[in-house]
Amino acid sequence: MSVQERKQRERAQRERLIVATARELAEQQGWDAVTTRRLAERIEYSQPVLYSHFRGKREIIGAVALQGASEMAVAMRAATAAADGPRARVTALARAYLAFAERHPAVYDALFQLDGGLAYAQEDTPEPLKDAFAALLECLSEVAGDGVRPELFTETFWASLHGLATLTRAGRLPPEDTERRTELLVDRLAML
Amino acid sequence: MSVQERKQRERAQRERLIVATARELAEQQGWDAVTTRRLAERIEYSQPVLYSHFRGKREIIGAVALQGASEMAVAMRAATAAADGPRARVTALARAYLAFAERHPAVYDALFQLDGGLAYAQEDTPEPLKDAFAALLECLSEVAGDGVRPELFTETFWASLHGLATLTRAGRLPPEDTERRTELLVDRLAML
DNA sequence: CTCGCTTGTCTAGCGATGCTAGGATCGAAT
DNA sequence: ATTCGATCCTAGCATCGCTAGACAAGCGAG
Repeated sequence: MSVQERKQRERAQRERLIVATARELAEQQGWDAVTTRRLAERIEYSQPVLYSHFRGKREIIGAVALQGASEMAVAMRAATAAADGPRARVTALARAYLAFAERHPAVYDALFQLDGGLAYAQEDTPEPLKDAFAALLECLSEVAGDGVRPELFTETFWASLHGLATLTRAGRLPPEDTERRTELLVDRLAML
Repeated sequence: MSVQERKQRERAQRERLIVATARELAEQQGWDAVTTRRLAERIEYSQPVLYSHFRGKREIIGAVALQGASEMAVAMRAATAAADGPRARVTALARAYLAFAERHPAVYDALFQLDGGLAYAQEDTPEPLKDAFAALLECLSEVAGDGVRPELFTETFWASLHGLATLTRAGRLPPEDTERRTELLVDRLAML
C-alpha cells in the first residue's frame, strides 16, 4: 500500500502547489489574471490537471479563501492578545482586519468579494470561516453593550469594517483618513 | 442642418436605449449575462454599434452607474424629507439606502462593486456621484457630533451601510436581522 | 521478465467572451 | 445622376473556462 500512499502524498502536495500558485498570481496581477491556462503553465502541468483537483476556477478561489480565513483569524487573535483593555483590543482588532485586507487584497477578495462556492453563516459553513467569525466574536462580545446580541453586534461591526476595506481599496474613499474613520467606528460602535 | 440634428437626436436616443437595455438585462440575469453580443441583439443592432457609443463594456457599466447615482440621490432625499427629527431622518436614510441596494442590485453593483471607469472622491468625479454623496452628507451632517468632520462621518456611515448591503446580498450575513443591524448602526453612530 | 490493464496526463477542441478590421450600403450634396 | 462620406454589418482575432479522447507510464499478475 505504500505506493498508493506516496501517490496520495504527491497529489496533496500538488494541490497545495495549485492553491499557493493561484494565490500568488492573484496577489501579483489580480484575480482576472488567474486563468486556468496561466495557472497550469506556472505549476508546469496541463490545464486538465487542475480539474482533477477542483471542479473549476471557483473552487480554487474557495480554497484560497479558506486558507486566508485561517490566517486572518490568527492575525486578529494575535493583535487582540497583545492589547490591554477592551478598547485597545477592539482598536487592535479593527486595525488588524483592515491591515489584512490591504496587505492581501486577493485573498480578501476570495473571501468576501468573489464567489468561491462556499457557504456562509450556515451549519455547513467550513470551519475556517466559522473560526474567523469566532475570532471577531471573542473580541467584540465584551463591548456589544447591554441588550444587544453579541452575534448581531459582531455582524454589524464586521460589515462596517468590510465597507471601509472595500470602498477604500476600490478608490471610493480617500485612503488618507482611514485611521480616523477606524477610530470613529470603534469610539461610537463599541460600548466601553 | 436639420438633418444632422435629427441624426444626432437618433444617436442620443439609441445611446439611451443601450444603457436602459444593459441595465434591464443586468437586473434580470446579472451583469455576467450582459455580454456585448446579447446586448447588441436586444437593441437590434450589431456588436460594433456599441463601440461607436462606448469604449467598451466598462463604459456601459459606468453609464448605468451614473443613472443609478441620480436615482439613489432622489430616493434618499425623498426619504429624509418625509421624516421628522434628526433621528427619524437618519433611520429613513439608512433604510432608503439599503432598500435601493436590495431593489436594484445590478445598479448598485455598477455603482459600488464593478469597475465602470469612473473617478470617485476626486475633483473630476462626475456630478451624479458627487450629488449622491451630497445627499448623504446633507442628512448626516447634523448628527456627526462635535469635533468630527461631517465628510468623515458621512464616509464612515456610508461604508457601514455599504458593508451591510454587500455582505447581506452575497449571503455572508443572514438577511433576517437586517433591520436590527440598521437600528444598531443608527443608534450608535449618530450623535442624537 | 513480460504482458495486459488501470491510472494519470496531455493534445486538441468546443462554445463563448470582449473587441476590431475591412468591406458593403445607404443617403446627402453637388 | 453621380460622387463621396458617414454608418453599419460580416467576419475574425485572441482569450476565456471547461472537456473529450488519445496516449503513455507504471502497476500487479502470470
